[in-house]
Amino acid sequence: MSTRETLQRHTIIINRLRKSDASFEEIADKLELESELQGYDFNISKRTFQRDIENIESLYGISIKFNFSRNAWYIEEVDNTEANARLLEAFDTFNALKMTNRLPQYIDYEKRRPRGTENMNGLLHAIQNNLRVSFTYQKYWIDEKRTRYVEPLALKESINRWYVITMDAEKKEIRTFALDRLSELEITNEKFNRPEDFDVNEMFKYSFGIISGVNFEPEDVLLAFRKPQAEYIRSLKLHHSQDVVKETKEEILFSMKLFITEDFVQEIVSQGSRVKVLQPDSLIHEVKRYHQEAMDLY
DNA sequence: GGTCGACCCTCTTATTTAAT
DNA sequence: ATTAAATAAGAGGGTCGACC
Repeated sequence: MSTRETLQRHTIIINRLRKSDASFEEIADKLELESELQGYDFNISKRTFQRDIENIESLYGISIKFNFSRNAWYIEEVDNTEANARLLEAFDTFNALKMTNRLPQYIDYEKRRPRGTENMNGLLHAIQNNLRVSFTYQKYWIDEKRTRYVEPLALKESINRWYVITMDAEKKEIRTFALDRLSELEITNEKFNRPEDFDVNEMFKYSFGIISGVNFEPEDVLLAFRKPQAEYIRSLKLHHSQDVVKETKEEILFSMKLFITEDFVQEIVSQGSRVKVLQPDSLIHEVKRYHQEAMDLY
């Protein structure tokens, strides 16, 4: 039994249970069906299934439980589902690629810049064990490399980029670094004390992107999106505080509370005429200024 | 050396049966 | 009719041998 088969089996089981609760029989049926479809043998015994459940729990952090009254297995919901979804997504992609590597000419990969994810393992290890790290960092607007010596606290993803949130050992300030501009990562043996009040979710609660607003106050924003773009925004939220206030035939009114940072303004501007800012005035002026400057070019 | 299935016993929960 | 006990069904989990 190859690792690949096992991993794929895990995904099949998880996806099956994502769809609906199922008894062991039903899961076995699904695995049999997938075996035929994919040309592998996913059929397993009850004992192996149990071991799979344990493995899925430890690998993905998804706990699968059994409900006696309904005679069904189900996924127990946990709060940090984003992380799990991401992991599963990664495994899905991985599996999809594995499946199709016999016919690569049918897939046109997006040429992506390296995302610096190769440093993730090391950083995660350092974060978990409170170990100081050093690395060289390339600022992207100037051609300058500097060696940084910091205490890593958390990883954060924002708009397809990964960042590490750190505490500057000397200045005692929070600093964020993009993983794709970070190299020569070294993990030291020096332990540091993790600030007890640090909570990455709390820190970025009102942030649009990676800029955490230590010097800002969050503002209530009201946006009117035209349909059909509004539907897109509804399904792919701009910010997690986003709520639908009102919906009409032509548009949807969204409210959200966040720091109005440059990247957020840029996002609104890039939506062009599909969105109208209703609140606050500062954002309205800012967006108007951008569009006016663009108009002045012609 | 790790994975899987067979076997076996225990544990949990639901349902049925018996006793009050 | 209510409660307690027996039974059934299926998970939980340890061990061992077969197989890569």
